[in-house]
Amino acid sequence: MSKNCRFAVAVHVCAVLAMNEGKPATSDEIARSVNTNPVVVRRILSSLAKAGLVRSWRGSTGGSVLAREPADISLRALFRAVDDSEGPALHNQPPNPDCPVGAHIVPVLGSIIGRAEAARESALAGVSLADVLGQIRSRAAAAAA
Amino acid sequence: MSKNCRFAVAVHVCAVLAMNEGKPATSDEIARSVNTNPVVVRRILSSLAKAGLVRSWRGSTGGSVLAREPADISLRALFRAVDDSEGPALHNQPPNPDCPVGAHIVPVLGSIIGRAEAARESALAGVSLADVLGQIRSRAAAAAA
DNA sequence: AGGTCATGTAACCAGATTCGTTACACTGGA
DNA sequence: TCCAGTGTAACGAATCTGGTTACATGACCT
Repeated sequence: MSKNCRFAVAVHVCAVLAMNEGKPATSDEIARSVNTNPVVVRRILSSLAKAGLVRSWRGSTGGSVLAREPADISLRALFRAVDDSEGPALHNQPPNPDCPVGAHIVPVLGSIIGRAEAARESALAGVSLADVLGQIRSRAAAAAA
Repeated sequence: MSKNCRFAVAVHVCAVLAMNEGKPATSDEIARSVNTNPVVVRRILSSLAKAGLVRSWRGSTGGSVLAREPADISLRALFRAVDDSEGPALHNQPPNPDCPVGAHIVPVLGSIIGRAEAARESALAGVSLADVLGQIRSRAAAAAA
């Protein structure tokens, strides 16, 4: 249990919801596909709901569905919904202000890291959930042949 | 002590070495600028040395210097030297192969995440240690005025 | 030769974060 | 009313983080 796999789970969850085409899926069904605990799925769903990406209902006919079309959900939106601060961090102790480097490196590095994170998110912005579904479907078709 | 700040420390360390212009700097001097323990600095220096970015000497006149010109050291090289696997991870449990999503999502997501990481590293590749030094120097000059 | 200083690394610690699990309150429908 | 499902809190084990101590190794200097 080392690294953060919430993004992977979020994409997986949404892919399952998209496959369901409007029929509510329970956290238990989704958890079986992801191979994890239903509570883990519900935690992800809760984050996704706060971001307006899914809708859930309680009760015996409850479950979750996508709140938008798969083509209108970018992986960046999923990423932001579940991973609130990825990537390399800055100093956790402020550096020595008496050294010219220590006095000025933090804002410099901050902007560089910010641009790098933006580049990563742009790459994710170019991929939609519909794209992921398409790739999954074509792989499934290839495997069936 | 939450997130990984080795990259920030690595850039800071190299900036200090570059400021020293060939004169060996001891881990103790560098640690004072970074505001951390000398052993932490030596750990970073050890990774950087394995990547061929710095050279160190023992003994009473020992210390470390850059192995290349600052303009020839990209932040991507520093990043790769100290952060061997950043970013969002895939499933840590393999998903259910009986579900069409679970059966095919891993390679699909893997290639998407790979492209996103490549985009981030490309952004870092466009910045050299010399660029960082230039920004630090101009900020220092502005602060002195 | 001996002393001193600095590197290199192992070992250990506390704090934080991860996900999995249990537990339980709440809710909606049959 | 019962039941199936969500929502969330709480806890635990595994892992990773940087800080610290300790010590062997090596290089210079007198």
